[in-house]
Amino acid sequence: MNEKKTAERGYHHGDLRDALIRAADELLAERGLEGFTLRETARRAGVSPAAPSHHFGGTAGLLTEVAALGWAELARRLAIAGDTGSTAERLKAQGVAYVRFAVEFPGRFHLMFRHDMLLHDQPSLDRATGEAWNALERTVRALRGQKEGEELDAEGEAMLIGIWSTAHGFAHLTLDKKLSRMAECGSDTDMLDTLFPSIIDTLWVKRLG
Amino acid sequence: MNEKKTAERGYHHGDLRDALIRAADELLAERGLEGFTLRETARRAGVSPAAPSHHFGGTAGLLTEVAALGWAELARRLAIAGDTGSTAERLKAQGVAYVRFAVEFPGRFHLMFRHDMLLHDQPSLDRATGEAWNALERTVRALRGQKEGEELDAEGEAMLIGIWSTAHGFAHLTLDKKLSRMAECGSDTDMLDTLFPSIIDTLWVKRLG
DNA sequence: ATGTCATCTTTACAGTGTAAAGATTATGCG
DNA sequence: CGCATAATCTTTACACTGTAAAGATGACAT
Repeated sequence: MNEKKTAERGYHHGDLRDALIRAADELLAERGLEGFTLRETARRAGVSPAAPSHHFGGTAGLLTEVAALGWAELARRLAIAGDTGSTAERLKAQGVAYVRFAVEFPGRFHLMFRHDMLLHDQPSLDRATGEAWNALERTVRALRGQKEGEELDAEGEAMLIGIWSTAHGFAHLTLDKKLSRMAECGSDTDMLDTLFPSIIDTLWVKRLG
Repeated sequence: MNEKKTAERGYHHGDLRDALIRAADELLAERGLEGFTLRETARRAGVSPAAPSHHFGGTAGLLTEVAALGWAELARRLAIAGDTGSTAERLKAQGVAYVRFAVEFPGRFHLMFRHDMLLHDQPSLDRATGEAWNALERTVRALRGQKEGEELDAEGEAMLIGIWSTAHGFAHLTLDKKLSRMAECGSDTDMLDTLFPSIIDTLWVKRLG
C-alpha cells in the first residue's frame, strides 16, 4: 500500500491520480454516495484536502472518473449476461445482471445516474456509458431479428427503453426499500432471484414465446 | 405574506410550521433536492437558522413532511388518471401521470424516494405512500378481474411491481437525461406524450387488449 | 399578576468544497 | 553537471452547511 505520510513520502506521491480514484470508489462502497466527501477521500490517500482538485479540478471531476469505471464494470457484466442462451433468456439475464449490479454497488450505481454530479464533457464517461447501452441494444436487435447495421425500428426502440426502464426502476425501488413493504420477499437477494425474474417473465418472456 | 422581520413580528410567528413546509417545497421546486438547505428555508420564512429544528427536530423531519405532501399529490393524480376509460387505458393513464408528476416536480419526486433523508416512523408519510400505492393496485386488480378483498395473486403482483418499476425507471432516466441521447425525441414533453405511451403500449396494452 | 412553557434567537462548533498562494521535487535543456 | 521551469502537493483562508446548548421573549392559564 502507498500510504506513507508526507514526511517520509515527500511531496510527490507517484500514483496519486489512480490512488484517489480507488479511495473514492472504496469510500463510495462503504458509506454510499451521500457519505462521500472529497476531504475524506484525500485523507484516505494520505494527502491534503486540496490535492485532489489539482488532478480532477474538483469533486465532480473525480466522481466522473469513478462513474466511468462503474459504467465499464456494468457493461462488462451485461456483455457476459448477453452471451449465452436464447434471445429471451439473454434479455432476462441482462435485466437480472443490471439489478444485481445496482444492489451490489449502490454507491456506484447512484453516482452513475447523478447528472448534476458528473462532468458530461468527459470522453471516458461517454464511452463507458455507450458500451453498456450497446450491450442491451444488441440483445433487443437479435430479438427483433434486425441486423447490426440498420437502424432500430420504433417498436424495437420502445422495447429497448422499456426493458431498461423496468430494470432501472426496479433497482431504484429496491435500493430505496420501497418494495420490501408489499412483496413478501424478505431479503434483497430474494427480490433478485425470484421476484424480478418473474416480472421479466410476465412482462416479456411469456409474450414473446 | 407572512414575511415580517423579527423586529416588527416579534418572537412568535403564528404559523411557522406550515410556512416552513411551504418554503421548503418552493425551494425544492426552484433549486432541486441538491440545492436545498435548511438555512435557506429558514431565511425564506424570515426566521433564524435554528428555528426549524424546534418544529421538526432537524432537516429530515421537515423534509419528511414535504415528502408526505408530495405523495399525497401523486396519489391524487393517480386516482384521477385511474378514474375513466377501459382498464388498459387507465393503466396507461396512470403510468403517464406518474412520469408527468416526476417531470413537473423533480425535487419532490427525488425526495420522496430518498430513504436516507426521511423519517420512516412518521405516520403522515406512511399513509400518503400507501394511498398512491393503492391507486395503482386498484387498476391492476381490475385488470385481473379480482375483487377488492382477496389477496392479489402472484402474477398480479408481478404486474403491479412491473408497471411501477417501468414508470419509475423511465421517470428517473428522463430526469437524469439518459434518454435524450438515444431517442430522437427532443423535449421532455415529447418523451411524455409520445415515447412513454408507446412503451406502455408495447409492453402492456397490445398484449392484453 | 404571575409563573410556566412553547417559541424563537444567539452563539458556538465541527464539518464541507475550493480558491489562492507558498513549498517542494521532478524533469528537460544548456 | 547545473539550473530554470513546470508539475505536484501543502497551507491558509473563506463562505458555507447542520445542529447542539443556552438565552430571550411572549402567550396563556391559573
